Amino acid sequence: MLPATFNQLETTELAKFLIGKSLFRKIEETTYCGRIVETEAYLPSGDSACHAAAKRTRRNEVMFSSGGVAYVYAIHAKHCFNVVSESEGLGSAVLIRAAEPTFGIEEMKLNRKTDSIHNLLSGPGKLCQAMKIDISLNGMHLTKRNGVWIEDNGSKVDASRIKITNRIGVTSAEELPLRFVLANSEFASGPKYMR
DNA sequence: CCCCAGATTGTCT
DNA sequence: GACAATCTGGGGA
Repeated sequence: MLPATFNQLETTELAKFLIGKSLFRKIEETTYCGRIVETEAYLPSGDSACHAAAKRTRRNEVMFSSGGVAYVYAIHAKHCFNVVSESEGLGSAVLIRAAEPTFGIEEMKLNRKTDSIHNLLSGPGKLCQAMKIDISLNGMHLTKRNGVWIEDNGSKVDASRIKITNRIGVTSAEELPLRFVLANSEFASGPKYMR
C-alpha cells in the first residue's frame, strides 16, 4: 500500500508521485488494475480550472477533504476519477487520465466494448467505464483495499521520464503546464496528444 | 423548473 | 481534424 503520508504532498508533487503507481478497483469479485501513466493537477489556489475554485458545492465538497480520498464527478455523460490532495479545507485534486491495463483486462474489454488493449484506459472517461468507477465511490478512502485503492509496486519512476504538458480539454480557464505523462507511453490518452 | 456549460468520446470526412 | 451525442450539477427565475 501507499504510505499513510502520501496525501500530504503538494498537488503537483502528488500528480508526479502517482505516475507508475497501481490503481485497483474491486467490484463483485472482479479485480481491475492499471499502472497510472498520465495525471493532471488542479491546484487549491490561483487555478480557475479547478472545480473548487469558485466555492463549495455539493459536487466539489469532497475536494475539501484531507487528501487521500476519491473525487468522482460526471461530465459530458461520463465519469472522471481524481485523488484529493493536500490538507483539509483547501480544495484540490489530481485527475487520473490514463493507465496501462495490468489486471482484469478481459473484463475491461467487455465493459468498454472493444478488443484493443490501447483503448481501455487511455482517457479519464474510458478509465472509469473500463473499471466500473462511478459516483458511488465519491469520498472513499484510497488507502484501504476496499472498492478502490492505490498501491506502490516498488518500481520507482525517475522524474526524468515524466513529460510535462498543458492540461487537456480545459477551455474556459487559464491553461497551465500541469499534465504529467510517462514519456513515450503507448497507453497515454491520444494519439493526438503529446506523450 | 429551465437553461446551459463542460477536466469527453466516438464517428465521419 | 471537425463535430455531435450525451447528461449532471449549478445558477437563475
